[in-house]
Amino acid sequence: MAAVLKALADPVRLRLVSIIGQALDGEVCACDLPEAVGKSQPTVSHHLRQLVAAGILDREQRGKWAWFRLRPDQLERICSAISLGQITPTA
Amino acid sequence: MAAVLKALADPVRLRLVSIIGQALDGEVCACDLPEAVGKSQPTVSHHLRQLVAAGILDREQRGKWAWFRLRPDQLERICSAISLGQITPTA
DNA sequence: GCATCAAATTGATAGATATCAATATGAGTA
DNA sequence: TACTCATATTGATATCTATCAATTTGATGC
Repeated sequence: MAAVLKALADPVRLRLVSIIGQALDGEVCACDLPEAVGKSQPTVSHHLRQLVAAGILDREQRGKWAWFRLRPDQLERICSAISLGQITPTA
Repeated sequence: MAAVLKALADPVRLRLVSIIGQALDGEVCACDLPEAVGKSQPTVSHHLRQLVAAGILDREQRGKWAWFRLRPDQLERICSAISLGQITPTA
């Protein structure tokens, strides 16, 4: 639980999640993200990796490009854990 | 928003929030917390300070003791920001 | 004022992390 | 195979943070 929150608790990663979550078709190509957040390509790759590892994003390779989309179930898990007071650091 | 999440995104602070949230009368004396989380008094004080600064806890001095309670409105703010996709790093 | 106890602050240190330049990987294409 | 381009990884560095020992602050009671 702390690990998932930690993945969200970064300004750049929040922007990435926000951008991907607001995309019209629900997914965004990695190629657009460095410019969108004003960070270098390795830095963005690093953050995307963490979001995927935390289960917040799904990654799909299509041709040369990598596409990312939200996993709403994971966001809901966070939300319900917080709102129900079920915050358990061991989970 | 990132700052509030960051305050939550630590195992010790999650335990503190959990312990305080589950207290029968909704509040806990700081004096009980170092033993409860297995950390030194300065370390716990450091974490409590961050949680108060983030608006997640309220602190009340009563005599020699400091009592802490949750601020559910702040937790709800986090939850709704996540679930509504209103994650905005500038907020 | 003085002693006592709870909590906060300071100082120091070890470990984590965000960042970018440089390089490697891997998929498409000719 | 060789070339190109998108993405990932490596390496290095600077900043941040969690932690505790030592000290200070602050409130209570004598």
